[in-house]
Amino acid sequence: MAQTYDHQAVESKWQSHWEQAGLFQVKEELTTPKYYCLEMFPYPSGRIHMGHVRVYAIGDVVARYKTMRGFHVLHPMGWDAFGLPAENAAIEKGVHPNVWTQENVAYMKQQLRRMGLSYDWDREVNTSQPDYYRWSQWIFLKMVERGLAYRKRSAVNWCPSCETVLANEQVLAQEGKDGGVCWRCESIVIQKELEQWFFRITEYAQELLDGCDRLTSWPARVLAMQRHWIGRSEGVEIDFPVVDVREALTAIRIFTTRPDTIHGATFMSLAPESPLVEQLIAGRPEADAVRQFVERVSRLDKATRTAADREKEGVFTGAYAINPFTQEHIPIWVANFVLYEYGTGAIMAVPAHDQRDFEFAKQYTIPIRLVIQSPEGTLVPDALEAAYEAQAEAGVLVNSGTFSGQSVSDGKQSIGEHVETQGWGKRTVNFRLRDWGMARQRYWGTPIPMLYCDECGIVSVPEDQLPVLLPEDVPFTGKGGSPLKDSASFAKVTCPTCGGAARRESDTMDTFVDSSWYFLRYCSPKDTQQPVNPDAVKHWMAVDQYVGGIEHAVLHLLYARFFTKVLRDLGLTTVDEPFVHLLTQGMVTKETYWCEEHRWVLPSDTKKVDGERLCTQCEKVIVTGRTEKMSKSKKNIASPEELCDRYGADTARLFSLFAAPPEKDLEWSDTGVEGCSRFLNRVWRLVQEQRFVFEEVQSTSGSAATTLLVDVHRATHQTIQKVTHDLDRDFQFNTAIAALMEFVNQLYKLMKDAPLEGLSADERAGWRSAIECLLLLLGPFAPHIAEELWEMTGHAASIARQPWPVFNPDLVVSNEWTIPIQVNGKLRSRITVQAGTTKDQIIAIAQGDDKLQEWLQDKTARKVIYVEQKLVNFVI
RNA sequence: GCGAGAGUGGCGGAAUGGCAGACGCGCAAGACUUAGGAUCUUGUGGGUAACCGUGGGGGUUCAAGUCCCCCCUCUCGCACCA
Repeated sequence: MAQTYDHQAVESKWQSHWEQAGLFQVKEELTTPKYYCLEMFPYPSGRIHMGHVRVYAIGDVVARYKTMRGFHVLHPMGWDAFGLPAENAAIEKGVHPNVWTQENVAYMKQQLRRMGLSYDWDREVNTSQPDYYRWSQWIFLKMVERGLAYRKRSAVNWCPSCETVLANEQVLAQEGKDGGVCWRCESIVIQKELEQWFFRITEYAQELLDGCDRLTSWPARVLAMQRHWIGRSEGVEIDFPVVDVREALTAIRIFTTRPDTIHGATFMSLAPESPLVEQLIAGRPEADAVRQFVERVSRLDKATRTAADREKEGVFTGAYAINPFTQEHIPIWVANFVLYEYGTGAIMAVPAHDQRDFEFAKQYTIPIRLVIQSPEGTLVPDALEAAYEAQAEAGVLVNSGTFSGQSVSDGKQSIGEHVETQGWGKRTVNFRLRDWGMARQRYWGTPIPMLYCDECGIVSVPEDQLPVLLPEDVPFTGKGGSPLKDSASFAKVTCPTCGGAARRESDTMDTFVDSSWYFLRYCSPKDTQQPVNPDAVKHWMAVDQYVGGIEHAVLHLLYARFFTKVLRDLGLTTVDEPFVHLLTQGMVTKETYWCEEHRWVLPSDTKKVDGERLCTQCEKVIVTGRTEKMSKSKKNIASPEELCDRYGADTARLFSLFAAPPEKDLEWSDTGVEGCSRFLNRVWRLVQEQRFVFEEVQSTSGSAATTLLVDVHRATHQTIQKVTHDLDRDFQFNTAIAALMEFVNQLYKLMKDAPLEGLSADERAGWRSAIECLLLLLGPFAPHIAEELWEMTGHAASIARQPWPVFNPDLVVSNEWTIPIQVNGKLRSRITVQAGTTKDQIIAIAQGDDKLQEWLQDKTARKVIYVEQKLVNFVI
């Protein structure tokens, strides 16, 4: 008998079987409930990695499980196929981005097939192909119509040497340089103002925030991150009149969440980018110094400038404003830490009660006035070492005119009201969330379907002219702006309005646009008339279970929510939120090895000598580094392909589900993989040894409920119960698989204790049902081996289409109970009684237990705690 | 600084307030073998023992890894948002 099964043969056999039978194609049905299971689609980078194995294994178990539970399951897959790496490949290797991408898609698709994933490939979506991106363009046009897409000037990272726009991720920090450098040429990156396209996501800020409260099946930390990202804060906008007015700037409006501290505002700060600065300094002696400061600050890239630990710096404008509450003249400064995009780009500075203002005031010797006294009343203005920012505590307003004596919260309220009644400003809400700058000066993305006409200005491409195709004749040099600018065939166009000469928009869309609605496209992927078929969307949406990496906690998941609301308002869907349940799986990590001579080294370049790990090249001792996310640079990669070759897809799947709970990081372990492989071989042999119970035989004896039968039944039904429970409750795959392992161990043990010869008909039936349940429960996790054994045991129809087994509560319970006996909460003994023994009987038996005499002695228990079938505790 | 999460054997990890350490890895002994890094069986938290054990200290409870309070450490995310 074969000791191990041939996973290669079995797996490829079933992969083609499933495919030929179209087993995983799904249609809208009305007879069974729908379930939409979705994993985040991959970027076709070339090869799948262990992170993919993990996320797709998780999704596949969910899809297969729900199918067996009687749902018709939509489980689609596609490609997030636009993006920078394709363009870099074009620059570096001269291969066209489309060719590179399509080759990668083909290769990775074959890799995914080898994993035995239950996708409906008929619904495959590829965002880089015109049949998809024309609808991204269509949606864009609708958003233009509704004012949800618009142009405005905005700063971008610009590499003067490459003459190109850089994404934030392409700007690298470098030691000793004040500001970031280009990832390719290491030139200092500057900020450049460009007209750009934006999505007005801020229009939905409040709804996106409110929606978080209803996403009760999302991980708390994802919701926390989204709430923080949206960042709602309530405050007051207040006008501070300018003294000695120039250039018609009569007042400066500030935003504050702490109106209660306004009597302590001893200066004011403007953002360096604010146009007010120039109006304010015109003709003043300070003008040059201010301009120099602004120039210096605005050269820095954003990440550097806004680093929290950056020193507070500023310059006095020479101008003064009037604090409307105190009538004092306070100096107006320009400060590096004030953000132009937030609030009004101007703040009142209250050094006593804001740490940033405090540091600034100390540096430039500006008065610090205490206007909130702590409950203890111990704060002394001149002795403050840090700002007193506490607001929740019962601080009291002081030095605040008629408002003195009020609590902080009363002060906020009454000062806010006073501002409004005096006409000095208004109470308002501010969000941290900014509009989404979605234009990229890149080739490999969805072209933005807009034109610039000298006569008509900005013109939309008419709907019937979509898609705006990406031109093929584009040189990839890595220089200049968008490569599309260099395509004559693309750029030149006639204006659809006036027929005159016009120029096409050469920017493309951020790839996050493509992935913001792909889950809707899966519902009707081949529709040529509209982006989505509203009926299909109505049937399938929302996604019942979404699975993906935590790295998308904010951007993708927020954008997808935004798009869903936009498309709802366009009448294309009726759901408010796209994803009901969200599972964010952890990273796949592995130990790293460090050789002081050869830096990071592959495990295969090390050897163990006398318990010490040495570098095979230089014999130096290897330091075992931290366990980190798998990465090429750290050389701690495990290859899915090698894994499938050596152990098979079932083992790969099983290990990635077993080694850790899905939401936690998974530490890769080669020996752990072997353990899973061993388990599958144990299953294989177990079924081989028991195959005869599936053969028709005459019954050899009566049908009494033998001990063996009871034990087999109990093990079976306990396992069904446990696995079902673990899957229903937050998909605890690791404990579900542990239960299956335990079940197999039990069956081996039972087999050993009771030889299989001479089984009664009932016992054979019991074994048969045990094996069947084992295979059914294993099916979602290790589908190939389950399918093969299912067939071998005489079943014609695919195991993937069988109903999930149901446990019988009567068979789960044991006929005897083992009850732990405690004295004062400490375990002292254990008794075994017949099931159904009453409380009083059990207590009596326990009291008579030999082992307990030492502890009970002659004392009477003060109290006896009895927990049904669980324990007895004597309190003495 | 703000937010989230986590600290349990040699390791990954289990435990609706009710037998701490399921399951797996590793390790040890044995079996089968010419041999095995295959497979099978048994054992495996610490301690000679009484006992002690879930980061530390308090508390609630008949009973705490689990609930409450304080503290420590680590990881991740955000980070000058007025």
